[in-house]
Amino acid sequence: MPVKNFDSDAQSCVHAKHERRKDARPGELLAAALELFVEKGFAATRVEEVAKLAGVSKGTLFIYFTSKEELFKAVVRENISGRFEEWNAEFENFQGSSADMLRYCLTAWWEHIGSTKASGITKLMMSEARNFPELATFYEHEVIQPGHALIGRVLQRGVDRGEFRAIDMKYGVYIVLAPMLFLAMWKHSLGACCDAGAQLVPEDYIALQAETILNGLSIRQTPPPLS
Amino acid sequence: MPVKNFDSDAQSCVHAKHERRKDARPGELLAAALELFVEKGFAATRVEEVAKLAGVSKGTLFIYFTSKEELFKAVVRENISGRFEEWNAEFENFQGSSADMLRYCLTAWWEHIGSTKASGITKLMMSEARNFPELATFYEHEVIQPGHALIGRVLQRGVDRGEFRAIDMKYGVYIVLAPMLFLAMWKHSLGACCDAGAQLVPEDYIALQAETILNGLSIRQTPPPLS
DNA sequence: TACATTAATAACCAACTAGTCATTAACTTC
DNA sequence: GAAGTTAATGACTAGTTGGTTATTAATGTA
Repeated sequence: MPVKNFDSDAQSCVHAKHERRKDARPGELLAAALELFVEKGFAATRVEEVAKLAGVSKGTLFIYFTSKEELFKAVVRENISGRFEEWNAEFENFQGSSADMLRYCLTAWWEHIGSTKASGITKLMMSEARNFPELATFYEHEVIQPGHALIGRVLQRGVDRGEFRAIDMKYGVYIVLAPMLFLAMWKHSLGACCDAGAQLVPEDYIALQAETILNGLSIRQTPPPLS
Repeated sequence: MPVKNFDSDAQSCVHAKHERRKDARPGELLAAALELFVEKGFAATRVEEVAKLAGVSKGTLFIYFTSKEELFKAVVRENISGRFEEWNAEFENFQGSSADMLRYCLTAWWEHIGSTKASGITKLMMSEARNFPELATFYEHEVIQPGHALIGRVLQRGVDRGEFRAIDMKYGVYIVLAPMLFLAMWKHSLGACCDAGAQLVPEDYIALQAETILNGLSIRQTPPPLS
């Protein structure tokens, strides 16, 4: 008589066939979906692959998510939670120069987002936004707008303190955003599959960008107006 | 007896069923493919749609292009890689300052690539590179390597003439590339479908980036070594 | 143990699509 | 104008995949 518990006959960490774990399934499916969506994109990921990675059958996935699109939305919602509150608090409490503050922003972004799977969502949104306008709108409100606001305040602080030159903040935020988001895109696309970016060291990339941006934002030979 | 010419019975500009136009087909198919690939992505675009937009049947498309991937490669060759020869020649003949040269590069890129459908290819490759490694390798050889080389020479010219500060060129090219490629990505993804980037004026974006980059590359308060 | 409930499965279906090929017909040549 | 050549067609194939559902079995309860 076979003992049924402890996965006695299966490979390590593989659960029994009909094991019922209603509470755990959604999270596991979400994690599997994030992994595969980031790696292969939305369209190219097969729902059966997601289910398999989560250790369930395809039918089970459709018990918890009514469609592949709903699964996608759930993944984005799950992973774009409100870290902005924490970051905004950090902004308020920062004491040093604005140059140091900007440097800190870039390295912290790399540590908490860029180097993690979360950066894949950036690529995911850029890739699929046009095919999912509803998600794009959601992402804009949840991520883009708070992100722009935060970066804008960092730069404005530098301008107000006489550390950065005055710039049109509508476009100024992209001075910081573009190099970082490009790095995230690159890491999850061409940098992941061909020689070009294979030997690109993100920390070195960010270091050069940071110094060039700070130099670019600095006040220099612009003569004061004659007024 | 019906007269067969002048498309007498068809809608305007629609050609007859079995009209034979061997010379014109490849170009028309390439144009249709660029249009749809940029709009919907490579995987999501159906070859039959491309054929239909070009006014031929699916079978005809496969007469001129052996596979969907070959069609894509031909689109890339047609729109990007073929132009490096011309650009390299422009580089050799440029007479002004390196700052003006870089400004010219950015505005010319916008005119000839960024503002045209060709910029969609950048987004296309970023989105689908991981799923089509052969295309990624092709793109790296045909576009990325020549592109990096050209930008690298522009920057090196500035360094050699004492106009730009010395930088590690491996990462330096991204100072120029990242903001431009991000703009291309943005334009064809989130910028195309939600408020966020709707009112973003590319010329203004580029103007601010250009001045910030040039300021960032300029030689400044770094004291000379003591040697 | 008997029974009810429902999580989980796997076979199944319908729709879709890259690529093929036998057929059709437009153009060329003599 | 007849015969040969080949551009063009569209029906077809073979393989794939999102989503469904009848069935199985794990769990709770009395």
